[in-house]
Amino acid sequence: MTDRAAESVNSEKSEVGRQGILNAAALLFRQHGYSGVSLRAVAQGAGIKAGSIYYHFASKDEIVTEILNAGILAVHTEVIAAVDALPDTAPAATVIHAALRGHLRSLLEHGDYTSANVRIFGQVPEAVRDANLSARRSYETYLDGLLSALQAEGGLRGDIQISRIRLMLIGALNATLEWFDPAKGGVDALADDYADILLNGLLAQNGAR
Amino acid sequence: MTDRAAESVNSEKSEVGRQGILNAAALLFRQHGYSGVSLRAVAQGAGIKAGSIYYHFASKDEIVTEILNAGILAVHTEVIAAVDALPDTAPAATVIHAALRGHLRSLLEHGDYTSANVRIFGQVPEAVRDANLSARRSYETYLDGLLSALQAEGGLRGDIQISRIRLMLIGALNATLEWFDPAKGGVDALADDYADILLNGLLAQNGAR
DNA sequence: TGAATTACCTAACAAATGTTAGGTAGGCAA
DNA sequence: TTGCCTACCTAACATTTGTTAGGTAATTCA
Repeated sequence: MTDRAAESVNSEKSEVGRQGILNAAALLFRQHGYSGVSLRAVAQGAGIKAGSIYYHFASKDEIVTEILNAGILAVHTEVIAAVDALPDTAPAATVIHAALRGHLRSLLEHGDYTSANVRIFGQVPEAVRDANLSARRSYETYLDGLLSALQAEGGLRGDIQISRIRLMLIGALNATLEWFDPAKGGVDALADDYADILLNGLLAQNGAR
Repeated sequence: MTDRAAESVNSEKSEVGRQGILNAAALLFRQHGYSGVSLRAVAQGAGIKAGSIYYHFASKDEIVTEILNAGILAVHTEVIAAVDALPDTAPAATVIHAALRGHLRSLLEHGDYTSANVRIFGQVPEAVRDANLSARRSYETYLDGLLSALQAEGGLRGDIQISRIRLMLIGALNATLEWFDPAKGGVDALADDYADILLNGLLAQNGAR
């Protein structure tokens, strides 16, 4: 690594602290994966020395655990806010669209923590993964509730399992992380297309936008 | 690591060879990511000692490169076979369904190489990634050709970019790797659902299966 | 028979890893 | 002033990493 890309992130105050370490770590984890990031790299990114990390954290896994949980909490919160901003009378298509856009915004715009979660969850030691399961389940349960309410109202098809719809939805959204380039078109336009396809399908005979 | 899970994979012949190393490495990479797998672990998985790997390969990256290319080639080949087995008169929905099922089968059934590719492509050194780009582009070009032919026939909607459809499709399919459990329902049933949703959408007013 | 080749092994190397022990400068309270 | 606390630093540790050099047993070929 000719790592010129890891200068101090902190400048405002001379104090880096817990949050400075987490911010630097989240950015690096998202880029290089779990085993690909050393604590020395995290320290350099935060603007401190490696040993100093242990003043704030007991281990690398403690850092990762905190980042994973913050990542899920961030999407969950943003999606709830997006959905709650709608009137109760909003049709299924509108609700799905809003939720989906909230998820994508959290992932692709304000999202080192969320994107780090998506990227490294599968590579992390089992104990760390387990510590993230509760937050994940909470978000999944929320989405399932949303989807089944829409299904009960008659807005969504009833012939496909809710959990399968949710898995497909989250999977398709998270996968955008691998190729999305904010310079080549906005997140909201992406959300429009994804909602359109997922709601109306790809066949020509179904309604266009 | 209390690694009990890494016994010799080879039993037939007393020769491990290039292929034995690749097989063991693909399995491990898919499970633990790129930096998460040491050459000593690969060697143990293959049933040889670490130093012996260098008789067949010049570096870890050479192994990874070969696995990545084999992974793309495997899906590409399987999807082509699935589509070519259809009559020329097959409607768009049938073609998409077959391609999608082929991709999922390669990923979830015969697929240590393909799934290793999906899992570690984003974590690998840039030089290794570059060495895989040509194979990737070839598969992408094939899919784009397929989709635009269907669009030209009037089977698929024309108001959404082909590349966006392809990215969404591949993304949604590859994401199944993270949660799919072959013990809990077959790959083909999964393919049916995914094709159904992608073609007809989730809204109640669109046609059911 | 003997020479060469193949497919492995052993043992070591420098570098990088997570982690720990002990030190230090600055701020705050008494 | 003294003493404590906070937020860092330095220097080292044991282990693991990719990689290399040199050796060996079995097979193939002349």
